[in-house]
Amino acid sequence: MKQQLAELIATVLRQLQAEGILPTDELPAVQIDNTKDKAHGDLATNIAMVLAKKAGKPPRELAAAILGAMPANNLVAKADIAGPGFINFFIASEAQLAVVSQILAEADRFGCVNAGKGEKVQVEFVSANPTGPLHVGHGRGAAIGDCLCRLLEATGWRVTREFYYNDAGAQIGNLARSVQARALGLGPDDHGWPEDGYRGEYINDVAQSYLAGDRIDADDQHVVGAKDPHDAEAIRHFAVAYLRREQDLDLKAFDVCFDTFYLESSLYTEGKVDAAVEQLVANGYTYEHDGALWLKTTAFGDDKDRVMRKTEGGYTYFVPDVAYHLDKWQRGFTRVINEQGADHHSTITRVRAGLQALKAGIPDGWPDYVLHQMVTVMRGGEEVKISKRAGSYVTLRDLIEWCGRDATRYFLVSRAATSQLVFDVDLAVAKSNDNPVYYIQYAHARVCSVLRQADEKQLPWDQAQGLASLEQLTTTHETDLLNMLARYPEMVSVAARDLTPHVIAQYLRELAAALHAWYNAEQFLVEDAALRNARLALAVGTRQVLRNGLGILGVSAPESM
RNA sequence: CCGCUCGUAGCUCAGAUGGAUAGAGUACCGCCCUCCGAAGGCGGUGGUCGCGCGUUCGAAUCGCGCCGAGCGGGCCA
Repeated sequence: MKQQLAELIATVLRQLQAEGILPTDELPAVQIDNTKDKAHGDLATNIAMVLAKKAGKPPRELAAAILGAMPANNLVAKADIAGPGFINFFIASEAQLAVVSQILAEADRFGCVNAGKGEKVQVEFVSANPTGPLHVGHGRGAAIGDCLCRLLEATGWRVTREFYYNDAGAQIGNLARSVQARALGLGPDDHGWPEDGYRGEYINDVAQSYLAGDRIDADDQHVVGAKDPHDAEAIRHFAVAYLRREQDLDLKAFDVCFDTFYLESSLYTEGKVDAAVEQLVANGYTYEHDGALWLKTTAFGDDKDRVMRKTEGGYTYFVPDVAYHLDKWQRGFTRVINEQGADHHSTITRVRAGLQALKAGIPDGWPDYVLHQMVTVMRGGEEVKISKRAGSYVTLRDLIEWCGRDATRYFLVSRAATSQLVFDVDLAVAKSNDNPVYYIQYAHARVCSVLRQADEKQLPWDQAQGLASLEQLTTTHETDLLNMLARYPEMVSVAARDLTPHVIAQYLRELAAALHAWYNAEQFLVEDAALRNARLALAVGTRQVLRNGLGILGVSAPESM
């Protein structure tokens, strides 16, 4: 609707140019806003104020000229000039009502667009090291990353979900030593416990499983415990597989699936790290200093150069990252989005610098990043501390068990990623009106319930009659709801473009509120069949949009609760 | 010391491209079920948008400078 109106106005502006009322410079894009105050109509534009200076006319005079040149159309019922020069449009009710039949016709596809044109995009998220269960921070990454994928899919992209895990670094050695110590009967405070070892009780679970000779089937690997507490290599393999399986179970409980699990170790075994390093050396962006090999990241905006190969010979962590991202590029992903915790933001400059130094034709600024800030968990009015090393921390699975998958997903995705998040367990657990998840789901269930009642009361729901009688929808609650429904496609497009899934969560809360308010004000199941079916058409359309939006969030839309 | 993110109602947070009287939830105080699910609705109290300067018709939004918080800045990841 906005777009149609913007095009209409653009046509008028071109006509005014032809008439010499406007200069023939390039015209700015016509901005159409939703109004906050109903007295200002449904939509408004500031175009007269924007162009006033160029036209050499007062904004209100220019606005009058624009309105005077508006051709007849079936979109706008009335237009006013207001305030300093806004043009306020009152949308014709036929145009407003049309959204209902559009929703019912498009159903699950309502809100989808083809902005991505079927192009490939890879989203990498979670990417937790296999050294422990997923914690709340990973959960936020999982919720945001998965919703980004769903948004991109809804807007015409072909999405690949990828999980990268570090199975080759120092942390894995630490994990293996910790499990071995447990297998040898040591505790975290005993003599001989590895320095900085993982102290969590789950380490003991891994050790006991290893000693019992359990078979582990993880997403991408299968290992049997060798039982020998002195075989460090066997323990390492077993521990990685065990914790990978734990993470698989966490993700499954969260309803997050990946297309690819990418092992850091494969970058080494396939020579991709060495190849990347050789290319960087050949391109002249490296130098030896103090026995280490350095990358001139300062050539690409970093504030200091970074060590690539340590004095003792191993690579620093960002080197395999660079090789990994080169591999992504070579797999044909011209668009890549990495969702990570903001505590890793310093790697962005290094990875991008390394990729530029490779001279592989990768555009500057590739790949994209979405960084989420920390999560604080509150329970019983107190902060639950998260400390992996100390062993006591809230896992994602704890949260899912406490609050349910739907509430956990909703809470973790409902705030802007750039904001720190306070996860209130008591609120998420509440099956009450305090809880926004239940509030939205209840709106959906309520419409389902009304339809069940319609059957029982022999007041049948007739879609064709409903769509033919939409002009019966005249109350302010109904026009509010119609306006909200018409905005949904724009919400999806904006959320996908800006990579901000929380926009959908906020929108759904408002949509649910509009439905509840209407429900309380009007009876749907009335004797008058035309009115009843018109209202049911709007209710069913609202249910569809609630369902579509919840689908973007990965939250279920129950028929009863 | 430097970089990134943030600072909006008592609390948790929205406010895309600068727009009209800054919003929602929660908390607190009142109302509304002989009626489709009260897991709901309606109304009220509550604000120097951290502070200052600037840009302009107009700034919570953009720029600069402070103040405060979180996270980074290591041959840790």
